[in-house]
Amino acid sequence: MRPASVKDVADRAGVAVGTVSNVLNYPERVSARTQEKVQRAIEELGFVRNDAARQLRAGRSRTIGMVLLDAANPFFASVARGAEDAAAGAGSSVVFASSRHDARREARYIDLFEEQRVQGLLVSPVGSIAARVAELRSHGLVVVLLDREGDPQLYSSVSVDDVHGGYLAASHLVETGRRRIAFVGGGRHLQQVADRLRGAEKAVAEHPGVSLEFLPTEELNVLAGREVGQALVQRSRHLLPDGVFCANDLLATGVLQSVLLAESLDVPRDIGLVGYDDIDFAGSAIVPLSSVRQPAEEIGRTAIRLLAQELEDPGAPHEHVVFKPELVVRASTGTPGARP
Amino acid sequence: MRPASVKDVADRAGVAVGTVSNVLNYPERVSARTQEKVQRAIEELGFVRNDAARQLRAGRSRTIGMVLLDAANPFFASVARGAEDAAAGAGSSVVFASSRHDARREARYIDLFEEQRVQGLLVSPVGSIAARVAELRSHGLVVVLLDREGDPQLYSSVSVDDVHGGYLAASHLVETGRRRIAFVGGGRHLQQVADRLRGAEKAVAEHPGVSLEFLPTEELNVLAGREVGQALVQRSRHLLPDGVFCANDLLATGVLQSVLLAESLDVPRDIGLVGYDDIDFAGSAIVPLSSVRQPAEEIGRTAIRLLAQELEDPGAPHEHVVFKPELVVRASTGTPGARP
DNA sequence: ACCGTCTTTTGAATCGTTTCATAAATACGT
DNA sequence: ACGTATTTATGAAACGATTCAAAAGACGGT
Repeated sequence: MRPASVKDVADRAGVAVGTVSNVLNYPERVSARTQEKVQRAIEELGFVRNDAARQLRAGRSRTIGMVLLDAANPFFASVARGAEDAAAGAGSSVVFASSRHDARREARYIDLFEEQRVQGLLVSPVGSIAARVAELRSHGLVVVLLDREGDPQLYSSVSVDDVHGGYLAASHLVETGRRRIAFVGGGRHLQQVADRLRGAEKAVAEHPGVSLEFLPTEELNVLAGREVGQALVQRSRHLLPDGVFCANDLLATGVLQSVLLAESLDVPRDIGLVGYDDIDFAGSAIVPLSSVRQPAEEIGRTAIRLLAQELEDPGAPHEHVVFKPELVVRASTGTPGARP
Repeated sequence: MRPASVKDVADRAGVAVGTVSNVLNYPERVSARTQEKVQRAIEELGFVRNDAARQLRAGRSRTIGMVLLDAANPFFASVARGAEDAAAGAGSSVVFASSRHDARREARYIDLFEEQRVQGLLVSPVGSIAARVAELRSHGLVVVLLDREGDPQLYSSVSVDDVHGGYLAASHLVETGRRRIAFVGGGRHLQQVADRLRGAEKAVAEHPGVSLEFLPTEELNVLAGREVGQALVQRSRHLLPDGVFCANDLLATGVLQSVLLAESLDVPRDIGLVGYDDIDFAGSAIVPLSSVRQPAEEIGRTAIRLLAQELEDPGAPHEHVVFKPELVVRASTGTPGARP
């Protein structure tokens, strides 16, 4: 049975379709008596507005689309929560999709959201999507990039200084006496990874005698970290890094698990470990993780704010908000100078 | 500038609108020459289909809506991932929204999805939404409930035997010598909480001399666990529980943090701790957490399968899949008999 | 009863896509 | 060259909500 339409409601209430629409959208224009009749008809028929029809007429939807890198990473869950709260305050809804670091999945969801004519799009992009964003913009869609700074001509963005974050992490490892640093993270094509690595390289360059090694992974989750960790612990002692910096806390958690499983090795004694994001679990890891904190919820809230600004005044110049990350020191790196 | 429509494409390509539509939907019906003309026009104009119009015509969208209890809980992220994979295999997209254990937010998102005429709805409900589901069903919307068994007349569901899970957890605590058990979890109005508690009660009842105490929390996250933990450690020793079972791993993680911060207390020596869900972080907690494992991704996949089944054959009887949870023993409960 | 003002209601037109009956074009057999 | 079969292309109608100019109704004043 086809769902009821305004026409059905109008017939049953004995009024015109325009009146039903007015009851729904401008009740103050309709007499109390008529409103009541219409309301009753709506309830009797179980009428639910058809959003597709509304949207078609309005030319635009009331939802905001958000494409996240990885919904399974609590960091992004926090960003999403911040965005959701801010949007709810402004009367919009946010729907999410997770690209899982896969450019094709990302493209699919961006297409989907564009076809849905969402109000705007928040994207934490997998690779370079400058071209795609330019296209979206030329179609009139407002896009805010998350966790990625870029062409100020094209879009607004909210990001965190990843180079600085990488620098903080690696510097800290060096300062706690580490000399052979390893950076664990997905490929260099991921900008977050590339930037954090760049920051680490910079820190290492400032200290002669300190080496930096890059250990790429397929994915950026706990399992991938565990695999890297297993490979590490099988190395002969003189090839083993004494400091490991992971591109996120999931990887760090996995590395930690593997290293501790190797009975002869200890964190922070033999390996100092730093993660990234400072998710809730970092502080309660088997050895509490030092980590680089990003203001996740604030990133989400800010992104919605920038989006709202651009929707209101499409001509306004794009804004780029860059947050500073912050190093949180915990047991996984020991205390400076505490090593022999 | 208004986005290009099929009409615009048709004009530019010098064909009829129906032909453009055919190029998009039934290319085999269109000659190669015409296809080429149309494709060129599409590219030149940057034409993107308007999903609202398609949907309006089709009467139904191509996406599946999913309302989760808490996107920040890695367990639900895994369920979502399973669902997404299964749906992608069937050519549908899944969009998510997080109710965060708030019935009003849940209602808002369900309304939104209903107005969007989604293909179907997956919901892990906050409270009892039997009435709302009945209404949705009567409007012809297919609903599958997650993590909740219920009226077999109304809907299909995928759940895990939470009573059994609670029983497993509490039994294990008792078997490792605990006598004063505390159950930590949000209010009894949350069915998962109520069921797990019921299972625990059953286990305790089988062992005379063992007591069970219920410690409700506002939320079900790490912070809430930390707060309960802080309250616990301030108790005088004879009122302190020696076994704590948490309704999920987030709570358990928080409790663990607080207990370990109290220098005089140790897990598992003074308190045995069991969580629920066995998220990736449970195994790498400061003291690896014993936990009750649920097959998260499989729950998501199964839900999509049931949904697809019902869409295909609306008359088919509703199916209720119930998975069995599984206890994973780790250090946080020590080994049986290892205590004085 | 009539006029002017203000409130309420009406319903055709519109948004962009798909469908489908019909028309046009093309190919094929004799 | 002609008729028939087959392949392509056409364009009006439909989906359901909103808009808005115009009509209808209500009311007070004379």
